Amino acid sequence: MKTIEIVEATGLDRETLRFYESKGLLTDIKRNLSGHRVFPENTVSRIQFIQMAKKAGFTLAEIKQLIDLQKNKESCLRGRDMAQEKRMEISQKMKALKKMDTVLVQFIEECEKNGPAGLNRPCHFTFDTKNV
Amino acid sequence: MKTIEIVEATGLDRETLRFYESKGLLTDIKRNLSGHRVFPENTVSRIQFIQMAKKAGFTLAEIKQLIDLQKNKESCLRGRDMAQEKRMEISQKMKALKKMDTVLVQFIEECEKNGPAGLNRPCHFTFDTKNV
DNA sequence: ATAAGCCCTGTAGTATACTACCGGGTCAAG
DNA sequence: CTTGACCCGGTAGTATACTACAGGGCTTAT
Repeated sequence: MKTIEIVEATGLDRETLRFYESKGLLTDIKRNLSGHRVFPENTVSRIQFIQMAKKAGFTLAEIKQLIDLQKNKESCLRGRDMAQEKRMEISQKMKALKKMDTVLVQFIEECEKNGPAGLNRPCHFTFDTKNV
Repeated sequence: MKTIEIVEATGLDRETLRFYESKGLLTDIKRNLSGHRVFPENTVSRIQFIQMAKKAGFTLAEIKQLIDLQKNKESCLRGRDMAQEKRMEISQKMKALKKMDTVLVQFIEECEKNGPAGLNRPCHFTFDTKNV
């Protein structure tokens, strides 16, 4: 696949694509006779994985660690252990998200306490951990 | 409260505390006669809120927006709308985390497929969105 | 064959979130 | 009254993740 095809399929910027290549997140990129990039077929789903992992709060370095697992450089044992660590991180992030949601729900309840008219008045709410 | 008390109670670095002050995340900080900072009592729980929100993937600018809601500058209406937007972002982040977890579970299953002996062999797994 | 549109490498700039250092002032125990 | 721990403001440096050129090369339709 050519650069423009990847760009159109993923919405990623051309420069970002090059940046990801330089960081080792996109692999097995060949060149045609004029030096233009030729991407393997799995590039689109690879990029979708990267975008998902980023949304989940993982850094590019962490994502690269996962991608590198498939390159036969690490044993399955170490890979599994890393995956288990990542799963624990995920459950920590989930907890933080749930707490944040609780605070926001309380804030919204406080806002709507006095009915529709109360919404035009200033907020009286403190964002701190007492509301978790 | 003095700087060192906040540092000891939260685990935050002294420089980071100053940085958060400069970004407007910590408010109502007074000074004693010698110019040393005197923090209000709610500072510790404020910082805990910031740490939680950061873990949940929010930027300092976004956290400041939430904190500013309580300063009577915004109406409750706009505050509530912003809180509802944040809640939607949270559910998006949750979805991404769940997808990531699914991929990791499949990876671990693949690793353990051949029993304990299989763990010493290289991984054969592709991190992409086909595994969601 | 020429112009538009795509591609190349390399370097530099931006935003976020710290982190470190400097030269000096303050405070509290011995 | 000194010494070590703490504090001040200001500036500069780091890491992450892009984003934007500059200066040139290829490609394809007219």
